[in-house]
Amino acid sequence: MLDNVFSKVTPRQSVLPVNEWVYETLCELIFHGEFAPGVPITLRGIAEKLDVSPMPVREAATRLIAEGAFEVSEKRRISVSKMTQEKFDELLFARLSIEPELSYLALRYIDNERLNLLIDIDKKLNVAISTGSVEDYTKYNYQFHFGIYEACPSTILMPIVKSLWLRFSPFYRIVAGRAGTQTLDDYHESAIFAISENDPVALSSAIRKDIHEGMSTLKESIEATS
Amino acid sequence: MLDNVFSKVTPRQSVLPVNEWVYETLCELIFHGEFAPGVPITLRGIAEKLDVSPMPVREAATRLIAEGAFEVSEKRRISVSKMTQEKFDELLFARLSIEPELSYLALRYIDNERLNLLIDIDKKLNVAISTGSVEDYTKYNYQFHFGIYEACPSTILMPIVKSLWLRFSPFYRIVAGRAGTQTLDDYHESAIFAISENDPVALSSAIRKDIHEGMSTLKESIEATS
DNA sequence: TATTGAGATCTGTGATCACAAATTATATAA
DNA sequence: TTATATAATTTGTGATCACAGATCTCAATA
Repeated sequence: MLDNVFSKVTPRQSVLPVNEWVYETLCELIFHGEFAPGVPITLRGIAEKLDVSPMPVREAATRLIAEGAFEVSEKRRISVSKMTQEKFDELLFARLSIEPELSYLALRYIDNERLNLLIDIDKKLNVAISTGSVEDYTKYNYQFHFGIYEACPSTILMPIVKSLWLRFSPFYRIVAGRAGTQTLDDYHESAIFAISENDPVALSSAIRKDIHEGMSTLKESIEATS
Repeated sequence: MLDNVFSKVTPRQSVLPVNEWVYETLCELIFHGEFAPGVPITLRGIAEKLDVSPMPVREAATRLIAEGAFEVSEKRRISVSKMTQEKFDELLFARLSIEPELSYLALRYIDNERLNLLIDIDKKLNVAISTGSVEDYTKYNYQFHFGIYEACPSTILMPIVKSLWLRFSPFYRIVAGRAGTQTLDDYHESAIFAISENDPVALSSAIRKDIHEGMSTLKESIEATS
């Protein structure tokens, strides 16, 4: 974990409970691959970095463990979950089972404003790929997918999908550090076109292909990290 | 919540952390429908009933909230999650997406010992249905399904399925209290036959039909409870 | 009887302390 | 230098206290 990782966290809104803010902050750090899988994390360490007491960190960590983002070793050490081939296959299956359907359900809630937002995000994403910025790539790829999903008022599928993303996102950094961002390709334009055409079948198909594409990039580099 | 609910909890194994024991105990109580959805639960109340300090109850509750079994109202009151039509549809979709596949994957790990165990559970289940025991029905129905699933060494799909069951199980009691257990039918015999024939496609098909059957029984009674 | 409002109580959240187990650091011996 | 034993520190877990906001109680009022 880099020392300056915590310098860019967004300040806490006073209306938000501390544990909630810690949770969301840790989620962002995980999504951006700031924690190396398997490297121990300490409650007091996080608390000190975020300038809060250990208590809300404990609650946030308990949540993240329940969601599979963190794992606890046999000696009670906490870390971002490592990846295995078996986990990867299950993640891919779960993503393919849920996310295309979720995008299908979400389409009718996507208005023009959101469509333009997605177009804007995709532009930034392409810039990130061409400039080789892994950090921006993971950020905007997340924003693109969840920009679609979150349009749907889902209370079951959305949290599940988020928990899936929490588990594989840390590995984009590792993969990109090895292969760069040049190999990253996506079906976002197909998705955007499907949305503009109001075609839910085409949208879910684009999402399905995008998942296949993105995960196959990850798949090749799993063995080395586990 | 009945006062004597906590009288039948299994004593804590000294090797198990307290919070873990509390979590598992609460899971069992939820699965058996001992908590009425929407009725407030208090951390100190649970702690007192289980004769532990509030701290491990807090951690267990945090986990259950993360898994969707508990929900927190806008006034910060904790209760077993209520059901809505939207949630039900998402649950059904998620179950159909994952459980048949999980049973498919599990089949190759099911040996004769486990098969006999499943046969034994199904017998008890049929007794429970004919005698009208909702408590035994929910218990053995859970044991049957997870007796299959848990054979598969899954670390992603299994926790997801468990979280799905935590959300709809509380409603079996309500439904059965209205319609009795006589209307409950299942495809467990088909599943058992498929296992004995080592036919994964037939097994996943039986599980799929069983989910449809069980959930359609629940579906009719959702509106009244939300 | 019905309504109101002030006081008491209860609730989740956060802070802090205690403790055993694990880890790390340090010193001693070969 | 290397290996080993021991002391110091750090870790997650659990207990306890503090506190603000929500909830409840119940007498006073109309």
